[in-house]
Amino acid sequence: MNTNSAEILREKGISPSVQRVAIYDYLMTHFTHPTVDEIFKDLSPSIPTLSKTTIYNTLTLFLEHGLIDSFTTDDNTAHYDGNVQSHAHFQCSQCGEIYDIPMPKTEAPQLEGFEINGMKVFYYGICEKCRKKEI
Amino acid sequence: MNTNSAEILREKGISPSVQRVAIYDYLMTHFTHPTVDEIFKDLSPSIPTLSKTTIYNTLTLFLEHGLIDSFTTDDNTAHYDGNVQSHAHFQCSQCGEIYDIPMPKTEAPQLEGFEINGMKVFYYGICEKCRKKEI
DNA sequence: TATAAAAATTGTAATCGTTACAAAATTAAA
DNA sequence: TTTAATTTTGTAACGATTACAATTTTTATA
Repeated sequence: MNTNSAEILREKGISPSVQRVAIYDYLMTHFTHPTVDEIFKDLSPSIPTLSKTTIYNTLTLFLEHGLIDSFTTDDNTAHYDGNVQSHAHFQCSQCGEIYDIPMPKTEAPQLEGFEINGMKVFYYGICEKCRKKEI
Repeated sequence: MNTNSAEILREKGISPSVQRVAIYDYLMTHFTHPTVDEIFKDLSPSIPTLSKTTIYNTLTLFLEHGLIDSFTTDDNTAHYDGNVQSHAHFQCSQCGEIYDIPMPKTEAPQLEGFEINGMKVFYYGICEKCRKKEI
């Protein structure tokens, strides 16, 4: 458990409960774009009373404070990402794994009168592992 | 009803049933990124027996044949897009409306050993309409 | 420290989009 | 025309998420 996580939450005005710190810690050490289910499975052993509702509440709270990012894949599940630095994602169509990749440079879109606050870039294809299996 | 839609389906080896033609027609005349629910609501009056299962089946079939595209938004609903030309999307965080915008030019990502087959780009922000309301 | 108020967590039930599945209807083939 | 194959349909099941009220925990105040 990282003692620093509590401090970061406190700075954002979020009181650092055991659950919140655990979830924040988890996302700061598992850059695997976990789902709520995965977080629940991994944290349940150490916090037996943990409920999924708390995880949902907490993640929404973190999102509102910009502490984390999220995205939804085509199988209708939300994934959470402790890495809030600009980056893109690659999802393998075969194994489903999601990789972090550098955000490509793009010119700003010309949208007269629109205010742009964010951008999500997703690549699809076959990852190296799966391509090697194919041979 | 566009008589040409049936022909396009036939070319892809898809037998052009009333339902399929109607759904394909719908997507070729409504570039509003509709959900299954919206398609259902709009087509039900003219095809009273239409079921949502058929819409799901049909859209999956069209996707497999590359006739349409789809994407999932953060509210966990799939949107379908009859425009298969390369383009990006902008979603207004206020009203939720999804706009088509030109795909920005990007350099190909350097992913040694990966095969890239597609790319989805999503911008977020406030659309012109909503910005004018804010004043 | 005791007590009251506020905040956070929990479990259950409800919701919503989607999928599974088997029966019925339609279409194509023999 | 009869049979087989395809398509559609309705219902039920499923899985992720949200609503909500009851507990529990924390914080503030006396």
